[in-house]
Amino acid sequence: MISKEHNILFAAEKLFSEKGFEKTSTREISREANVNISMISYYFGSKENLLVSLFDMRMAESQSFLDEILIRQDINEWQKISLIIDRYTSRVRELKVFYNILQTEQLTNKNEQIIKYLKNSKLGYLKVYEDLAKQGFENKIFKLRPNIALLHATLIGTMFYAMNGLPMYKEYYKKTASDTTFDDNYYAELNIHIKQVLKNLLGYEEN
Amino acid sequence: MISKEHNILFAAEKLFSEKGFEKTSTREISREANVNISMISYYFGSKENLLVSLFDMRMAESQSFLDEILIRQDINEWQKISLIIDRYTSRVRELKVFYNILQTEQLTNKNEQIIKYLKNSKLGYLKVYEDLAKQGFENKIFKLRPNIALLHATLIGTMFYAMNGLPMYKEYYKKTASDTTFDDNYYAELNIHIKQVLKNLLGYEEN
Amino acid sequence: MISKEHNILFAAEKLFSEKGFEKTSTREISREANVNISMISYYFGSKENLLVSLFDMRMAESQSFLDEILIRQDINEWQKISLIIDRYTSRVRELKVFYNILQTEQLTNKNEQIIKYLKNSKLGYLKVYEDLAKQGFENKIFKLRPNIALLHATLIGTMFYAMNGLPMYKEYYKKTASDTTFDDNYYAELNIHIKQVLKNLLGYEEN
Amino acid sequence: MISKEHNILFAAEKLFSEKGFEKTSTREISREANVNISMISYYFGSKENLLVSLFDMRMAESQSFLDEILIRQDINEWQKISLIIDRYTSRVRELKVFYNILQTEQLTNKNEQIIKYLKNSKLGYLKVYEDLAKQGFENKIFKLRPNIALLHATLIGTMFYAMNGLPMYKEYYKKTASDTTFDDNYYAELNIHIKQVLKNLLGYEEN
DNA sequence: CATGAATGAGGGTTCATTCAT
DNA sequence: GATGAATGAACCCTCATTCAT
Repeated sequence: MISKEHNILFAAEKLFSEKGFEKTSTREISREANVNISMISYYFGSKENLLVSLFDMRMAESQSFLDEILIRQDINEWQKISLIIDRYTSRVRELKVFYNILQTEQLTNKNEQIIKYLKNSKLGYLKVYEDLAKQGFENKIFKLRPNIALLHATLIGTMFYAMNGLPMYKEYYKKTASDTTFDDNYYAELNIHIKQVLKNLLGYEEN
Repeated sequence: MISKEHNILFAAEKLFSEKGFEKTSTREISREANVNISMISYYFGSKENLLVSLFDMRMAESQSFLDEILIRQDINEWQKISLIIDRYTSRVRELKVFYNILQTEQLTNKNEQIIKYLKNSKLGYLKVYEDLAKQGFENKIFKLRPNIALLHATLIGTMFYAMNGLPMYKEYYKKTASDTTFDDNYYAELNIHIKQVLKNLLGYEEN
Repeated sequence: MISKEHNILFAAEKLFSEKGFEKTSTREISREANVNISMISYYFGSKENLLVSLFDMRMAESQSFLDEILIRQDINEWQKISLIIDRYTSRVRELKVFYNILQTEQLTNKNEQIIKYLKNSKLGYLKVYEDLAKQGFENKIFKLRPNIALLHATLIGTMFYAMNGLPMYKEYYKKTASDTTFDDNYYAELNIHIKQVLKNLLGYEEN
Repeated sequence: MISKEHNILFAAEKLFSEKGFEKTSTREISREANVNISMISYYFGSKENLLVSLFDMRMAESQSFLDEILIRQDINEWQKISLIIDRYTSRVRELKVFYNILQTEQLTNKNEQIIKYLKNSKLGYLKVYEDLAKQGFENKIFKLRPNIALLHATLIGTMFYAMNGLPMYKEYYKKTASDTTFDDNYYAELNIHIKQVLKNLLGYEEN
């Protein structure tokens, strides 16, 4: 049996994503999670802190996967970048709901803890790209040395914007929301697209 | 003297951008706009409709500029795309406050009217890119025929993500918030970056 | 027609006296005052501030009466003290409900504004007694120079304790709560008693 | 090791005195007493009953001391009254915290048990004073037969009002809260003052 | 046409207490 | 006997909106 604490967390994630943090009431969360309303304060202290706890959980999950890739000796810099994109794409797709919240918070939230998470996450990625781009350039794999901040903006921006646009896209092509084959193709194309853009920016040419 | 109606509209735009739609109360708007609180319902019917009115105003402003560019006969397809990017970049920078709201609404809002605006806007751009890409390809200016939806995602996604990231970026480089020279350079670099990415995607080569 | 603002104030005074500030809910006040619950925040900002507003009103009322007595030239120091006791006794009896709140707040409240009121009120009385005692002594009306703080403690303490004890006293003598003749006698005796105690302390002898 | 039951009782006494009964939550009490929150209901049944238990303890302590004085044959009526004042003053000072609660409850509480305690206590004192005043008058020690209820009001009222006023008094004279020498003098003066007032009321003259 | 007093619903949170373990 | 997770009621307050003037 899943604990009440987790029920609340998942119910909140769902509702925050659907309606936004402010529009979601603690009463709705408690209803969705099938717990008494006062359990939210009991476990998390406040609605605000429930959001932070959600970030705690999700950000902790994604903590390690960068390092795992970086330490590998069996693949070159481009393969590492390629792997990061693969992992990030699938993670974003899998946790669409959470990343929707993350984007909203990035735009409006003033919560210190969350800002810290977002900042650390971003700086972590920038550092990784910086190192890989530099090494790849030194190893003659990459011919160009692009602005890393803008490269990152393009990578993340494309992914998020494409993800957000999918429902409208499906509606436009009259696909049902549950058509996962369409989604599979869409994300596959997106993945290839992003890699192509990055290849161009880094001056990487497949042999 | 600017009308009370406009005062409310501009006050709302500012506050919605700073705090989000939900967190902004009609009381605050009325205070910021120096009008009585009931004026909001009086002029706009509801807080919800005030947001729609804001979109009415801003979207109407940006309606025409695409057409102006498209009908020009003196420039080629790349130059047209280049011009669109220039205009859009400067508009987004100028109306940062509004586009912050737009992004948030894109993520959470269920307001039909606003969804319609966003959809129309997006489809309009897609149509334009589609036509320009096709013509450019036929005219041998572009060598490639990329997925337009993803090209647009990259264009808009990069621009928004880069725009949102600017404050953090400035903080990182210990620049003051009012340092507009830094901003000028940043947006200039962004502009070049986006154009480079599009050149690559379209297979455009400067002679 | 009495204003809603005043209705709330009087309802609050009654309930705070009967049940204490904490035990009185804003719902009860609104019910007693026949106004919507949100009017309390509307007019007074908060429940806390409603209490302060009550003190504002009552303390403002009692501001002046000391001065009126002091400036009189037609009566001597003892007569002035005697008059102060008369006025204060009748005021405390009349505003029994408010002075009940005042005593409670004196014991527990941490509200700055109220503490300030109580302090100022007390210091005002001490100053008056000090001056009258000194002048009366110089004018050979009083033979003794007692500790003024303790004299005040006896005066106020006796009055409040006697006032608080009246219901139990009446119950003990099997009087109905509405028997005002009993009250009249009680307060008359109390008045004489207090004056006698003060005469003794000041060394005043009626000729 | 002191029992958890006592820990709760003492923690409650402290907090009730500082913040009032209503403003003190069971959570705070449990935290202060270092016990689980449910222990309060477990041991005392309810928060209300915890207060009653506190009165049980403190009132039981003060039960006997009156009798001890009364049965003494070696001292006269005035000396007995004098002794009662001494004992009561030192007890009130020692249990300042409890007597603060007692005063507050006297003003607001509707708890039957507590009302009974207060009534019994008061009637006990009145009976004692009545007897001593009568005997002393018959024995020609006292020349006057004052209203005993008002005499008691003056005695208790002065003591409580003076006690409550001490912190403000010290602040006024810029003494630190921990200056016990000041307190010693203050209570000594208070003791003498009360005795003087009673001497006057009873018509007692030291030989 | 414009106002501001007034509304009722709902917000997040805290409360004393209970009950399965 | 002792625990702490869990409860539901009630708390004060703010909200967007209305309506008599």
